Amino acid sequence: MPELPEVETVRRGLNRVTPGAKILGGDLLLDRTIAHPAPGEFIAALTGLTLVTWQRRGKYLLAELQSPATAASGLGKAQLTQAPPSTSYWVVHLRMTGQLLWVDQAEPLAKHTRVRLFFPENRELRFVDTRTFGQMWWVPPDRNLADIIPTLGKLGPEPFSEAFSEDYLADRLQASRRPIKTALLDQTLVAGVGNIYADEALFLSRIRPTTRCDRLSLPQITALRQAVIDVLEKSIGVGGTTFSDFRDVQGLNGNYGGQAWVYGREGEPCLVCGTALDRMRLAGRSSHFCPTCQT
DNA sequence: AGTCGCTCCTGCGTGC
DNA sequence: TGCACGCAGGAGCGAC
Repeated sequence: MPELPEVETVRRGLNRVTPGAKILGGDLLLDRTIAHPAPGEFIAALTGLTLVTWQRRGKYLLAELQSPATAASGLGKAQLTQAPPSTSYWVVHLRMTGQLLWVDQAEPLAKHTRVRLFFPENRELRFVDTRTFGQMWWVPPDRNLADIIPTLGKLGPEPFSEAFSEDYLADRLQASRRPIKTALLDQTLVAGVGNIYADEALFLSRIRPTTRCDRLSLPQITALRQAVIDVLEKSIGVGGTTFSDFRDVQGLNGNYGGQAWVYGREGEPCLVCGTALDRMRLAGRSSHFCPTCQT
């Protein structure tokens, strides 16, 4: 399931192949995928625009799009020369099962293909999403990203940024009585952590998922912050995990050589102390932990 | 305002 | 063999 490391891996893959590519057209196969504008307007809105670069914010992918140079067209010339540089954004959230694949247009369509965008030389960016939770937006040049995508505007700091400081984390956690596992999944606390890395980071910092945020000690908060950073960084470094069926833009699986410490290992021995790992339901999701190592 | 449970959806594994 | 069921989980939403 795409969390920050998988999304970052997709971003890097896209930036190797799509910059400078002009969108020639497309095909929308599932209207529900388009959150903005109206599904019927989506393909037309993107057609003719050029992909500049891909950015990431939390689990969101943001493609910067550029209109054709004013000199390139005789149409609406007067208007265009007055307009500010018209950068718009194509924003994609993979949710649970979304995949962006850079393929040849002759590639057979996967069953759950939702959106196709066509590029020169028979190339295609294809959005495949089994469970249809994935969404995409087009944000026109004169609109703010946060207005069109409110959740994007409410995201907490990036885990690798200075804003994700010990002071920030301590302040936020001390004001909350939620279980720490629940808080880690809250994208307004820190952007990009999902269920897998939340469990892994809690194991690495030896904290029980059920621990109330306001009862964490400062050393625990320090350890947790570092564990979040470490586990995400390590996974990015190896191109996303193989904990899931994640695929990069070339359709290849991640090559994470190691294994999860706790995620998906209920009943198996803790790799540190040998105790059988436990699993419980928290905030509607499975939480895996070692009853001995995590207190 | 903080917190929680429900819901969206499809495929897969399990048990009867 | 076939079927029902639980589970996977990101995040929007309504409820308390």
